[in-house]
Amino acid sequence: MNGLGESHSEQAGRPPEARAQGAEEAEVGLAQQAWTLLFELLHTHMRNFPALAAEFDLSPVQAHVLRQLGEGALAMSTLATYLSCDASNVTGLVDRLEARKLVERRSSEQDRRVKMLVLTEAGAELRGRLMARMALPPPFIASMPEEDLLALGDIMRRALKPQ
Amino acid sequence: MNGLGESHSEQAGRPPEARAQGAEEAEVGLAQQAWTLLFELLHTHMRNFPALAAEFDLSPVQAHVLRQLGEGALAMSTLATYLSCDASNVTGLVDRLEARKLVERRSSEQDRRVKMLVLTEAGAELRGRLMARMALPPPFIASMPEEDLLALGDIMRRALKPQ
DNA sequence: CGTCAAAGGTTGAGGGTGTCAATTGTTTAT
DNA sequence: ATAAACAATTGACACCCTCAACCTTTGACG
Repeated sequence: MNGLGESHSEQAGRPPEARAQGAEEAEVGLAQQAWTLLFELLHTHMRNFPALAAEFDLSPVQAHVLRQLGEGALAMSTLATYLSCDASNVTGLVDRLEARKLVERRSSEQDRRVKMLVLTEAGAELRGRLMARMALPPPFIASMPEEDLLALGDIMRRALKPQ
Repeated sequence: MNGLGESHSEQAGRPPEARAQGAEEAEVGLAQQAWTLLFELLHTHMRNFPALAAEFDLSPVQAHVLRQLGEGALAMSTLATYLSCDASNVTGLVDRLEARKLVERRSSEQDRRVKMLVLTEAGAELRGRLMARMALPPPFIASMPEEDLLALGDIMRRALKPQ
């Protein structure tokens, strides 16, 4: 349907594990294959993230910000790092969220340069609903057989552990 | 590290498959767990897609457009559907790509309302390099053991097949 | 055949997202 | 005490995105 995932998955199928000596090269192929498939699915799904955010009258980025503002307060520069964007961008972002009373700036005691971000009552409540909504698995996950779900969960946990 | 994935994976671990009668409810839990982990990893990785696109002097969306313009020509409205955005947005998008001689509008013979998009020589060349770059698996994939890669590939292929 | 609704694409207004360069205020090192 | 580094902001500029309005072409129907 798109060009890359198709041709690869059709033509290559799965490299025969018969020749086990070239483990290095085979691994690269496997990784690329798995990654291309994952990427495909991911991009397909991420396409409706804006719509999901819109359910809460949020832009995608605003949803992302609320997501990061989990527990404690966060410095604006820290948020910029998390979003991997310029600090000047965060200013406007927070301006709009603060205008909607979802977030508060409060100056830090220790360092009067930094401003800490905290969720308001309304912000925390909205974040709760947002997170619950995001946790709803999309169809391609929801319709997986149980064993695949278990395997997928295990693999992902392993991938998260070291890094 | 983020709030959701952590608490769930730590506290719940994995629901015991001992009580097998409540298969419905258990499945929901598993799906949500796997999805949350996947979502975590995904969003973490997608964060540097803009940087990847920038390696080719493209915005993220422009990269996405080039990606869709794989083989044949595409009507603008079709592209809008693929991008799940408004048609008027595509106009500007294509304007900028056309200004850079990566894409051409050409009126359809059958229906003079529609304009078909085709890659120029330069556009196809750039797309080739872009696709190759995108296929490079990120660290969290590249460092997976072979068996996980195989399992992941199989699961993803199954997930893509029906839908 | 003439009319009219529907579809493809464009335009203009308006707002969010993002970068860079320059500025202000604060901290830290020398 | 002075200079360098840092946090946040501002202004200029470009891109992404939606909506409503518009124009042209098409296809259907009386």
